[in-house]
Amino acid sequence: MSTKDKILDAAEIFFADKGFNGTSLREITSQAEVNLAAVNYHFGSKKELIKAVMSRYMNELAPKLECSLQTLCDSSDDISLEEVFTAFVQPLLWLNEFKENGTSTFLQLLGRGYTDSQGFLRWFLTTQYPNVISNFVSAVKKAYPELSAEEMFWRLHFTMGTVVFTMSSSDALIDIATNDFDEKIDISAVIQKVIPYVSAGVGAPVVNR
Amino acid sequence: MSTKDKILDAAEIFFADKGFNGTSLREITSQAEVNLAAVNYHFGSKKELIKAVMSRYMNELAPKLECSLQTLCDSSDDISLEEVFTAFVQPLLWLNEFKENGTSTFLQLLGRGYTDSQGFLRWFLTTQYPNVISNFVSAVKKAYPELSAEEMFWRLHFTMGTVVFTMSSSDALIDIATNDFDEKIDISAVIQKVIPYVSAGVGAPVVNR
DNA sequence: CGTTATTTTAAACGCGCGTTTAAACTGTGT
DNA sequence: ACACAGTTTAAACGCGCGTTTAAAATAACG
Repeated sequence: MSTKDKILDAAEIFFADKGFNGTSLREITSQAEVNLAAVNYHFGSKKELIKAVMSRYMNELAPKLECSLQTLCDSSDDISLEEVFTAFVQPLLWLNEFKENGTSTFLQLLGRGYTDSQGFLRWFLTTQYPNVISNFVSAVKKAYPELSAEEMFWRLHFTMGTVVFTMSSSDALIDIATNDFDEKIDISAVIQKVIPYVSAGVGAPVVNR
Repeated sequence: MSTKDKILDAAEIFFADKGFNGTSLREITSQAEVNLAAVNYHFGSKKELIKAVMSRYMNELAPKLECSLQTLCDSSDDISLEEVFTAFVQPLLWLNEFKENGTSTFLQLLGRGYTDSQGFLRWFLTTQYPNVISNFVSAVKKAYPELSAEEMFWRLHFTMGTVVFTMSSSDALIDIATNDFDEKIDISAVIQKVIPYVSAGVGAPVVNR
């Protein structure tokens, strides 16, 4: 396995667990059993390493996600919000085939990226993968046409918050839930639980003002 | 104004804006125009300063919040989830009387505390202010008795995520929204927008499994 | 006033960080 | 065997961090 891949594999674990700012290159390189300077040799800087970690997942996910949303939009003239959010499930769970614990790791990374480092990841996603976002907005618009652009903006951010926050601490939450309620919970179960929540949230009646 | 208060006032602004880890004591003390060593003299450590900043708000908020939820629970046998979440509005907005931009600052601090520093704030809130949480859970249970304890656990965490994530980046979001849609948006307007969302989310029908 | 106690101050400490350097090592083609 | 590009290595650099120190300034009080 190449040094580059060893670094990426070690980095994503630490980044997901402790955030980008909270992880040092020394932690990463000693876990990966490579020299400290290898990061700057192969990636140029820590910031570029972060981008590379995110890109590896996004390049897997983005086409599948675009396709899934597109297929849903083309399938019928009458789609529900539940269907829109359910369209995320299969592409996300496929990340578990791509890498062990891929789904959970990616969602945690997403959460870290949004709260660490002053919204740099928001820029990264919107500029590097705009099709995912536009396909998603189209699907929501088709499922709930009465929603104004402004309400849509806010509710999608609320949804982002729900998902990203939940996932960035999903390990801790799953621990608590598994102890307190004797039901087997994994990342897939959490996704199944969050879909009715965000569907109802986005689909909430528009208030008169 | 005492040195302690000058430090607290400067610290909360930076903490809310850039997170706890992202703010240095040198930034705080030079903004507050006090000596660097004053933080450790008056508070003991940076961690204790963080607690002091949070406590100043929580000590204002907690009794009002408990009272508001209690009053709602006692008012009727049939309360709605919208009413439960609306019970937060007045106490939260009162923080604007307590300090300029108090509401916004506090909610951003809450968001920072949940994502920075490995859930230390979760411990802080649950151990220092347990009554707020238990009153809230009681109110939700009364408004939606069919919700199992486990679903309640998850949906309350989803709600926490929605609120905390939104608020921790509310300044940026309000900027975007104000530019893109010509409607006057402030923290109070964001709170009004989030209530239907979280009410519908928590109130989503329970799925059979 | 004089003597404590409290607060403020400038300077330094030790540490871990991301990054850079230059030498050593590795493999490949001729 | 040689030269050379690519890679790995140990060591160091400069910086900013939270914290500590000890002296100076200020306040409190009999």
